[in-house]
Amino acid sequence: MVTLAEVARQAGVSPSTVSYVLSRKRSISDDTRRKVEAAIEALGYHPHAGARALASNRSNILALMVPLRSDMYVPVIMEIAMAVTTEAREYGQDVLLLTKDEGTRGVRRIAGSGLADAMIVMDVELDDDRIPVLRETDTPAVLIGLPADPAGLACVDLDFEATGAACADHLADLGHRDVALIGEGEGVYQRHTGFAALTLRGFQRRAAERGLRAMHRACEGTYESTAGILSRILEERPSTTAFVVQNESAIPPLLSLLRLSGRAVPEDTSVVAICPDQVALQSSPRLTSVSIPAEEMGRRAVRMVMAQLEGDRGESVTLLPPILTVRESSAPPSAS
Amino acid sequence: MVTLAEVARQAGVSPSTVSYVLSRKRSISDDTRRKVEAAIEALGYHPHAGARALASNRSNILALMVPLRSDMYVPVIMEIAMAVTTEAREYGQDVLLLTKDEGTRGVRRIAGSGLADAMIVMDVELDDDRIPVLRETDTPAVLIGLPADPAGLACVDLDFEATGAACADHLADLGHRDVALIGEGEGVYQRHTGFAALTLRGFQRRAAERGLRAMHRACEGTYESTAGILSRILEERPSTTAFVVQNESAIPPLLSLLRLSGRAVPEDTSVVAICPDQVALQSSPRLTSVSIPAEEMGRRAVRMVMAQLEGDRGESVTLLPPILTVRESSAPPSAS
DNA sequence: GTGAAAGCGCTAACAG
DNA sequence: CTGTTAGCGCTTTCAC
Repeated sequence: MVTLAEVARQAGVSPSTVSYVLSRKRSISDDTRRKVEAAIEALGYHPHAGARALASNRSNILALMVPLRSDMYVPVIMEIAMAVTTEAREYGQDVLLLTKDEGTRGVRRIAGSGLADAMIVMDVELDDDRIPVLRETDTPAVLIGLPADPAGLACVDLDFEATGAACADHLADLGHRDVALIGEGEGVYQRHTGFAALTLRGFQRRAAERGLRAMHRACEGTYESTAGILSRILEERPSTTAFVVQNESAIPPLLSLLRLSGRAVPEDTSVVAICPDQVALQSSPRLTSVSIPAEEMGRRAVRMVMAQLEGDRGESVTLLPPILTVRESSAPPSAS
Repeated sequence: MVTLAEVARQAGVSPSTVSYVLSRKRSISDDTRRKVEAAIEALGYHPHAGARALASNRSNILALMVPLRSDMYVPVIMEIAMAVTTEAREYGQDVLLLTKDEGTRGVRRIAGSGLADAMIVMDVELDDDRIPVLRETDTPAVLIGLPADPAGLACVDLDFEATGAACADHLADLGHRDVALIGEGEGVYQRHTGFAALTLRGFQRRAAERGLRAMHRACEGTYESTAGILSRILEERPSTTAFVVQNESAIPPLLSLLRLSGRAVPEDTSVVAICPDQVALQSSPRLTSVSIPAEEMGRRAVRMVMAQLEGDRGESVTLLPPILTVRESSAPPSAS
């Protein structure tokens, strides 16, 4: 372990000087700066994280709490986590991975130990028990997701209500009259995760406003459940000409089933997905979709949390506007 | 911030006593232990991570280096990461998330700063440039994956060569004669990631030994590429009656295409996948598969790294034996 | 523009 | 079984 003191000796300056060239908190002559930097380079010096945390009361670590096993689509979680990690490095911060199952104890542990300077919390439930703990703590925090009562907290999320509405609008614009939303699994609605319910509400309201007849069915995403739901929908309302899919796992089965039943997409049936762009682009045909801005949410969360570390009050709700991209899976309903 | 000193005062004992009840490094009378624990509880004390790291030279953090964007299947990466995190907590360790793109600089930074006690490295390439750095460092490390030269390092991985062989065996046992391996994308083979090449080798050798005619095609996993590869295989060798799929993304398209072309699985065509159990179980029909033991690898990696922190030499290669589970997608070839 | 020195909160000898 | 105390390596006044 090479220490700051050794660097100082090697450079022929005092320890505090070395500290200051590192922190840029006071001006240093070009000459000494160079000497110090040379010494750092030569010795391969890296400041001891613990010592720094102790003296400065800043760990330069952000805690990220992710779902251990959730109904959320795994690639989205991963993309958010990677975006958070990448963006955090831009601020010189590292990321500590916590699992949601540590729950409030995890939050208390982090806040109490100074292990992290701030927290980013994913997979937020409407009435999440971590929220009160976060509120009473003075550790800056940002939620990715929207709880029932966001008062006193900072949140980022896709505007799912607007997302549902955008899907209804697009299909109404194309001239569809009977549409169906294939949603997330039952569990997602029951666990009171906000996004699924919000999407549904936005979809139904806008559908009503636009004079569409809208159905909704929860879907677990397996081949079997998708098949069952599809056939039930088509039985109950054979005039259905368009589907909105929210559960990413249901996309491959749905496309496969439509093909099998001889319904061409988009000629006979339109499909609009709510999914990451990558999924929409990998499917065949490429899907018209509202993209889940996973990377954007991750980056924003970091920026928001860093702003709080700079003194920002940290009470804000950022809802990212949905972006619907028209691709090959949606078209006007066939004249038949 | 409540400190150990405050706890000591509240409990009417000396700071070191508090420290020792926490570390259990010397025996404490039941009476004092109770008083201390009560004080800790009452004050909501959590040891300061930085201070502890500085004084003990142990951060209680494990660094986990994950691929930022890889050709690896995302859910597998995620499952490993979650298993590592969960198992680490069993040892009182937290997990720091690093991205592979930090490369050797990342490794040096962590080793030099004492931020983590040890490293777990994923997405290892055959000739990974992080390996020499890991070797010269005295930071314990475990690779998840198998490099060309594992000398002096600890590694865990699925035994992919045996995996390829197991697939060939299963199909040979069923009586198939013409089989094809639908592999990973070109990039995976070119980046010199070991697992794809090993699987192929194991498959080809065993196929030859068992008198099978084996084909192999790389596959990007999109619907189009899968369609192209499938039709080329069936054109070049129409007698092909079984497929082994290594690229998880190719599974849904493959099943969909087989259905479309009227080939029933498993009556006309057998499919064996190399994928997490969950994927095999979600497909229809449920797939005969060799499971990717993501959780097992993550847990093992943690145990191995912890053993090194206890003094283990840390030179070992653990190859987990493949487990092939027969489900509904494989059967003897039709008599035709 | 630079140095000296006092902690930050904890661990681990050493002493009893 | 318990207490005293000297650091761990860094940041940050205070002083020049």
